[in-house]
Order: sequence, then C-alpha cells, then structure tokens
Amino acid sequence: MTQRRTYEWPRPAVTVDIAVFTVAGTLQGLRLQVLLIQRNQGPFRGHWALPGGFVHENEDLLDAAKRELAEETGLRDVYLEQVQTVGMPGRDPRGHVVTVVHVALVAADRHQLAATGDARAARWFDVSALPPLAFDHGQLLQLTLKHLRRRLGETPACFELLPAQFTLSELQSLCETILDRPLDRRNFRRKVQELKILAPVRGTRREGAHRPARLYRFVPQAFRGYASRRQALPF
Amino acid sequence: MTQRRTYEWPRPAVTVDIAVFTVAGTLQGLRLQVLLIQRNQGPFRGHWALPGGFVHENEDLLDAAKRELAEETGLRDVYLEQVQTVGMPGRDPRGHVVTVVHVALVAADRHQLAATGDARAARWFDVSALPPLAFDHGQLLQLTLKHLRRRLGETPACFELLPAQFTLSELQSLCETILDRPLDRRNFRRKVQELKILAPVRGTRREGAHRPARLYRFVPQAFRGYASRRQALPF
DNA sequence: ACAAAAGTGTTACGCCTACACCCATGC
DNA sequence: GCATGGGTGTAGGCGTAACACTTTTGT
Repeated sequence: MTQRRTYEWPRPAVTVDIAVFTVAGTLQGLRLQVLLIQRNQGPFRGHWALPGGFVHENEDLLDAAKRELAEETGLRDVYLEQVQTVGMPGRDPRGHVVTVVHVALVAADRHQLAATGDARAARWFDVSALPPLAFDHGQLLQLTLKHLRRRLGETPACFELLPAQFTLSELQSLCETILDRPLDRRNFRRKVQELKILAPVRGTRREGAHRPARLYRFVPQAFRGYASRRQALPF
Repeated sequence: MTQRRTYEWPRPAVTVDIAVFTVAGTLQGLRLQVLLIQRNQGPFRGHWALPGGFVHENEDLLDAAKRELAEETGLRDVYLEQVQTVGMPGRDPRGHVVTVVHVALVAADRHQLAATGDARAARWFDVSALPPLAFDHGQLLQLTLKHLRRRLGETPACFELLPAQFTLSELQSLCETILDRPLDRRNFRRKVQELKILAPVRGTRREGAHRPARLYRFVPQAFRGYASRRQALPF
C-alpha cells in the first residue's frame, strides 16, 4: 500500500474490517477480548488495528472479510455479520477508503493465530485495556461492540464460545461478560430453559470443592423461529 | 456509464442507492409509495430503479446519497439513514459494484420532482404495484422497507409526512399505511399521548360531515431519550 | 462443620391487547 | 334523525424483575 493513486475515475477504495470477539479467563474472571493485528505496512505501521483489507474485484463482501481475516490472523470458518459501512473522507491518509465493518464471536481456543500478510502480529486484547488503534478503528470497534450486544439475544452466537457440553452457570457468565452487566440467575435459567434449545447431558461437572453442575448441550435443530420472537435470549 | 474499466488495481466501485418513501392519497385510501427513476444511461436503460449513483472521491456516503438524490430527482434536505451494504458480484453487469443502501421518508407534496442527470423520469410508485426494477433493486427495496418499519417506532420520521397541525387519526392512518397493518385506535392514542411529544393546538378541523377532530403539533424539544426506550411509538 | 457454587418459586409490577359505547357535527 | 368519524376506560394475560433459602459436594 503506497500513496494515493489516480484512477480513470477517481473513486473510493473498499475495505472490510472485522472485529472478532472472544471471552477469556476462568469462570471467576472472564474478560471480553478482541483480536487485533499489528500493521506491517503503510500508514500506522507498527500500530494495532482491526484485521481487514481491500476487497478484491468480483469478491463478495463477506468473502472478502473471511479472506482478510484468514490471511492476517489465521482464523477460518468464522460466522461474520455486517455491522455498518463507514466512508468519511480523511479516515485513511492514503485516500478515500470506504470500509464495511463486520463482527464475529469465536472461541479463541479453537483457533490457531497466525499473523501473516500485512500483519506483523495478531493478539487478543482485553476490551477494557486496548492499545491506541490505527485509523478510526477505535470508533469502528465501538460500533461492533454495540451491535454484538444488541444481537446477543437474537442469535445463537454465544454457543460458539462454549465447549460442546457446558453448565448454565458457564453460559450465564459468558453472557454477563459480553454484556458487561450482571444477570439474575433464576430468571436467566428459567428463560433459557423455556427456549428449549438446550438438552441435558448425562454426567456432571466438578469445579473444585463444590456441588457439581448439570451439563447441557446446544441443540441447533431446536433453534427455530428464533428471530421471530421479540427477545429470544433473556438479556 | 459505459462498460467495465481497468484500474491500477482492480477494485469494486462504490455506489449509494436511496429508497425514498412517502404516503399518498386521502385518509380513506392511503398508499405507501416509493420514488423511482427511469434510467437514461447504461445497463437497464429505460428501466425503473432506485435513485443512486457512484460515490465521488473524498465524499462521505451520506453526502453522496444526498447529492445523487438531488441530481436525479430534485429532492433536497432529506433525512437519510444507512440500511445495509450489498456487494455481491454479478449484481451489476458493468462490473463489481458495491452499493450502500439508504432509506428516507418524506412528504411528497413538500418537494418538487425534477428528473435530471442519469434519470429520464422520476415518479412515485405504489409499493404494492411496482414495475420490474433494474439490477437487484427489488431486493434492495425490500431491505429498506423492513428497515423503515423497524425504525418507525424509534424515530420521529413519521412526523415529516404530516402537516404542521394534524389529528391523531391522521397520524394513525399514516402509521398503519407504512406498517401495512391495522392498529388499535384506543391503544394508539393512549400511548402517543403518554409520550408527551404532541401539543394540542387551539381550534379544530372539519372533515366533511363528521365531528371535528382535535389538532396537534409535534414538539421536537419534547423528543428526549426517545431511543433509550425499548419501543417509543406504539407500533 | 463449613465453604462454595448449584439449584429452585413466588410475587408485584408494568405493558400490551382486546373490546363497545357515547359524542359532535354536517347533511 | 342519521350517517360518519372522534373520542374515551377497563380488565386479563404475559413477560420481566426482584428476591432467599436449601442442596450438594470437597476439604
């Protein structure tokens, strides 16, 4: 990426940026994290930024986002959602760049990070302790975070972060971490059970010197008419 | 606009498309309408399409949408909202074109239509009787319509379509037309009044051989914390 | 026995929905 | 006086939010 170029008709370039979130830590201290790359090229070289890059010709936006994410961070097979498109002049010193912002939620431990291409490094950062970000990526990140929180109750995305078998407490802690607010345990459990999207699993889980918890698994087949309800998950 | 071009780096072009809606007709027969232009250029010449066009370099997306709308239809000073961005390859025969779709709601009688530039004509069409549309504009229109209906209760947009003084029945008919479903009169009135965003106006209005209705005006100052409520208007 | 997390029900409130009758006016 | 739309209140159901104690295990 060099300085601005001249085109037959001057026109903005199109990029995709992706904010991938995960939740890390033990049950007692979960933290919401976001995947950032350290830029190896062009402006803001050395700065941390959201993964992303230019959309190729004849490439769908979602495909471009997946490709860039894989190239720069090694992440593959991630469910992405479009958030918003930002094209304010001046947001990129190279010229006019319109970016289509995406968001995802993944289990960090199910993916291998591999910084390549334009990325010198790829790392998870606590959302509460971000480094200064390149371009307007700080603002873009806020957009994605808002979108993520709004969508949490409408999509099954949160089950992506849990192991195949999990306890209700784990699910609740996860949601609390993403939403950054406490939820009432009894209301949470009742409403999750009413959704009938979880099936109990034989066996229990121990976590130290405590009563073992029941294990459940997510049943995707049971996930029907989810979007039709006003609020599917109890958040 | 001619055939596809070659760039230093092949890259998608960026357009904006705008679906402007209005409500037309008498109180007894309101119809939701959308503003379409008849293309005078390039592919789909002669077909009807959403107004829109290429984003200039160093032009913000909203500005581009306003400019294109003014150029092709004569509409100015319209409040636009971004809906979604679509960039599926093949959606434009000229090459890869990414479009940022916008939506607006205006009072048709407060604007003068003037088809210029790429538009041979500009006309309001009933949403229930659309002509075949160019490109994938039929799908884009569905996206905007969904967005409009979702946002109707969260924004004061609907007051844009009413005269300065209006009756509650007029407001209700308007909302029913946009949502394409009937609303309960008493519930509607109660909830609108609870919002305290309307002020009664001295005087009454006659509408034929009936009891005159009270007139109200919208009080923008009273429009506070509107977005904070889950559902601001009773839809 | 005690520490620590798991598990469980009820109540109060607000919101939404459904519903029917009288009122004021023009003709 | 009648046709037409304007205007009003209440009761039931539903979902949400608040809230405390008992159970099970490991140490």
